[in-house]
Amino acid sequence: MNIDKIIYNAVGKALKELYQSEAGGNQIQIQNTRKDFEGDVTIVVFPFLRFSKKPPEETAEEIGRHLLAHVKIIKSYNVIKGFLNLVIGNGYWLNILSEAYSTERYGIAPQEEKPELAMVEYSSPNTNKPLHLGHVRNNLLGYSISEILKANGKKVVKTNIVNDRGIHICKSMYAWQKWGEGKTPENSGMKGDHLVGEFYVEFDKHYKAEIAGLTEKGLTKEEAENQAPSILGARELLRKWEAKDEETVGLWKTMNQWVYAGFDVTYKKLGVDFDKIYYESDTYLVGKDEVLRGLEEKIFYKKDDSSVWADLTKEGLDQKILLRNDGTSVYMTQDIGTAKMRFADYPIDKMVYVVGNEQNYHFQVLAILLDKLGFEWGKDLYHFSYGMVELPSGKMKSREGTVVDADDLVEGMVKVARNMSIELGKLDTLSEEEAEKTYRMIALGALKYFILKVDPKKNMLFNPEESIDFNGNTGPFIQYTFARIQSVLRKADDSNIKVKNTFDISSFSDKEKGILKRVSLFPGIIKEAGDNYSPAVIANYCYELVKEYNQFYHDHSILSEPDGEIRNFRLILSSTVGKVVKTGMDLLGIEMPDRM
RNA sequence: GCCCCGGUAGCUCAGCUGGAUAGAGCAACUGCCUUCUAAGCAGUAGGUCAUGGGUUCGAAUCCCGUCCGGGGUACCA
Repeated sequence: MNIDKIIYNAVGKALKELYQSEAGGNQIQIQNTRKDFEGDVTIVVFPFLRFSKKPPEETAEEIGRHLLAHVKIIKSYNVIKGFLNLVIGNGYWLNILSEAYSTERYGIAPQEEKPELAMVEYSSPNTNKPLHLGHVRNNLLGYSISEILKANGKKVVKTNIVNDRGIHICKSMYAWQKWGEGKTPENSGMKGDHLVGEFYVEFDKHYKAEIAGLTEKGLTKEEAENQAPSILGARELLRKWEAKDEETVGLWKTMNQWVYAGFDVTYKKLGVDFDKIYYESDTYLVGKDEVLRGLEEKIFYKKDDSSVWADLTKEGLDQKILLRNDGTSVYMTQDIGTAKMRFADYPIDKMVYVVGNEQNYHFQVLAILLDKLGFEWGKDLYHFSYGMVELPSGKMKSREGTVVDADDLVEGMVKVARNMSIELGKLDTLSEEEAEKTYRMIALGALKYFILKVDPKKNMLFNPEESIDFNGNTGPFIQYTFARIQSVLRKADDSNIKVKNTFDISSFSDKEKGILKRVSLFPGIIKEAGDNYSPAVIANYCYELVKEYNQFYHDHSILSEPDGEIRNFRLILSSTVGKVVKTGMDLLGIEMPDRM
């Protein structure tokens, strides 16, 4: 049983017997003892004063005496002001250690008997340009949250909704037809998503020039924007597409395939994947049908210009458009359709949308609309809302060319990792292929950790110039410590040091105990991360554990200790820490190299 | 205007279901490579937790006001 729970129950019993009072809920506060005081677990006694009607010190003293007499694992206690510090006996910690040591993936809950099915939507790209830094944060969070939910016993379906239709892709198509000169990924050697993205930029360039020309001729800005030949061409393509014109649909398919091939490479690089992919070209008509049904059932209403609306004033919100006056869908319509299809495909208990916080309002509305339409899961959808990634120059803007491309970013990181490793001469003994694999692990470790350690809901700043640190609270530091642990275990193995599963030492240091305490709390951390949908909880926890481990073992030789028991104890502790850290990093999608 | 989120060291971030002296890393400075690996370790310096009030034995943490920053706000996705 968890130490907090044992103490909690014991304190409750003590209060009952000493003061005949029922304390419950959060009146009993258990916390880890601060490093500077003696003890492992601390009870805050201030809340009990109203029961004891005695000064804090005296109350703490009485409870301490009672606990010492009744709870076996408590070795001693001390009182400082209103804080009762308990010292837990070594036996308890040794149990924790051997339990953790013998567990395969430490801290991972087995899947529940009847697991809840959670569907996690993330990534959700447009098909007119490559993935950028913002998508990277989205992808890493989505993947990690899925893994954390699994670790908490849920069944998870990872899904991606691809926004493959609309004016944006038509712009790229128009530019390709007009100025593409038959370029393809094959004959240009370019990644498909980058190629299509280039035509999107090309379109914008011409479009802007045309607007400038037209305004010079005396048109207003708005007139110019609506009369420029480029935009008319793109709109024409959209109309043709909706009318299922063969040639247009053919080009649309071809260019989207290029993009998908490019995305696949990026996803693979990032180590993320999906169980089921939805396309908006399939779902938007379903959404339209649902809205029309809602209209028939008088849930929605039609305005004079024949656009369809939902009135949410009763919910304290505004009115929301669902179909334009020409009958075409808006974003919301598509999301309704997508939701309907998903719930038809899977028995979903919990739907999680990993989407930026700029869309908080959208999801608030979506939940209400789905509820109104009679989907019972509607109001339970969870919008996992994360903050934006900002650059030193401010927000990323694709038009201003301040976007950090995902592929460039990863390759840049690999280059830094390679240069640094070669400079340090770290991986000289490895084959080129193995070394290259390790550079990639380190680069991705740095990038992923850098992004995931930040509280997801907060905006974060990313400075591509300074790139990312490999020192301090970083992925590589954790990977490095893991690699050292592997090294210790290899050496122990080579020198035939036998690691026994049973051991007994009379005492160990506060530092060792501190490491054990952290290890013992790890399953709770995974749970907390799941409840809060926050990989950052795990990241920062693992850093603290690794730092503590590193500080302690740096100055101690494990392999040349004269005393076999101590040696084995430390080996087992090392191995356990390695296991815990590896588990934590798995949940973040970070690979752990054996050497670096 | 209205709604939501944020403000902690020079910089990037932890800590926030109220608890003891607010923590890391980077940057600066000082030491440490014959032990598993210096991508490291030990140390110095750096704080009015935006600000004013309130709640209480106790507030970075909860409540209210103010200031600053970001986002959203009826036919972009």
